[in-house]
Amino acid sequence: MGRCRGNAWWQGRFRGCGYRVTAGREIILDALTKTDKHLSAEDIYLSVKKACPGIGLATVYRTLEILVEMGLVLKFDFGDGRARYELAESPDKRANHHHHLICTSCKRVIDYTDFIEDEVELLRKTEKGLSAKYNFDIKNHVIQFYGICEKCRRK
Amino acid sequence: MGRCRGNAWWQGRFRGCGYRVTAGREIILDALTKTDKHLSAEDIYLSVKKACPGIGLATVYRTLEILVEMGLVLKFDFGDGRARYELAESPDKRANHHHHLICTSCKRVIDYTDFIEDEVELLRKTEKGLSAKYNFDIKNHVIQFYGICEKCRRK
DNA sequence: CCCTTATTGATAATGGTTCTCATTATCAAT
DNA sequence: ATTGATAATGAGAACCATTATCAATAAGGG
Repeated sequence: MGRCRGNAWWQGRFRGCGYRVTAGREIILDALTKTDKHLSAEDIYLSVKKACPGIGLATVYRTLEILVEMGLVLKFDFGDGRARYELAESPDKRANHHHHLICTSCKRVIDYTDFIEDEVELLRKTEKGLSAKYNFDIKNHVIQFYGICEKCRRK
Repeated sequence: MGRCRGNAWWQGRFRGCGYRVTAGREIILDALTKTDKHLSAEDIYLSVKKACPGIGLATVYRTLEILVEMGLVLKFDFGDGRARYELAESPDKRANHHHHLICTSCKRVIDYTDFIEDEVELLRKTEKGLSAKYNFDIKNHVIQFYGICEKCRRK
């Protein structure tokens, strides 16, 4: 995995948190970096298995847990019984801030970035107010709209 | 259950959707009406069992599924492995619109209503825009802030 | 190179949720 | 009030995403 120059920044963060840098962790983070889809743990497992056949599903779960805890990855629930993971914003990958539009009928998810500027502005204010009032250290937020998508509406 | 005069409105909605009104459904909706907590299916099961000992857990799940689908109840995931349910706004119970502040460490949830006016205003606009652009029929939304609560920070 | 210890893979266990099916209850039509 | 079609129920098994276990392995400081 010598080709991963751009990964130095998170390797430092890993070691800074007392975690070791392993091939499995590198390749899992790689898989998340190379997609804009909402992958489940199993999606990631299958994807990673191609380059690293020996990897186990438990390692994927364990790594994801760490990544979420470190704030590198966001974990979502779209209501289909399994968690989904997405790379959070990073030095490598900026301006990907978005929210989700979820069809409760077919579970399809649309990422939208429209109106994000206004939302972000309001959320910043809200976050600040809430942090102060409740003494909460806010790390991130989730906004999701639920409804019925175009296809499902036509039925 | 003759005392439940105020429930006439949802009984009509039930039948309008082709569902039958049963004692179990009444008492489950009752339990949700009488609390402002975030109950899990099992919480509701145990609570309802007191007044209706014969009720089964599966019935609770089935009823909740219907209530969520009808939009009477909202289903949340706070990251502790079980779904939580809350009565949505209703003719009986207005002005309870709120969002959640979730501690990722101890899973404590704080309801907040601060800044709700601004949020609601922005969301209304966003919702409108998204509906038009993606041809989505938006039913509701979720806003959640994740972070570390006061108690957990002190450790 | 060694030693401590975190990490791993395989697999069993867990636990929330859903499914199955025979029985019961609802309610529109009679 | 009675009936009949069928939706709803309770008990428990099944399902399946996620976690825990544990012996073997690998990371990385010394």
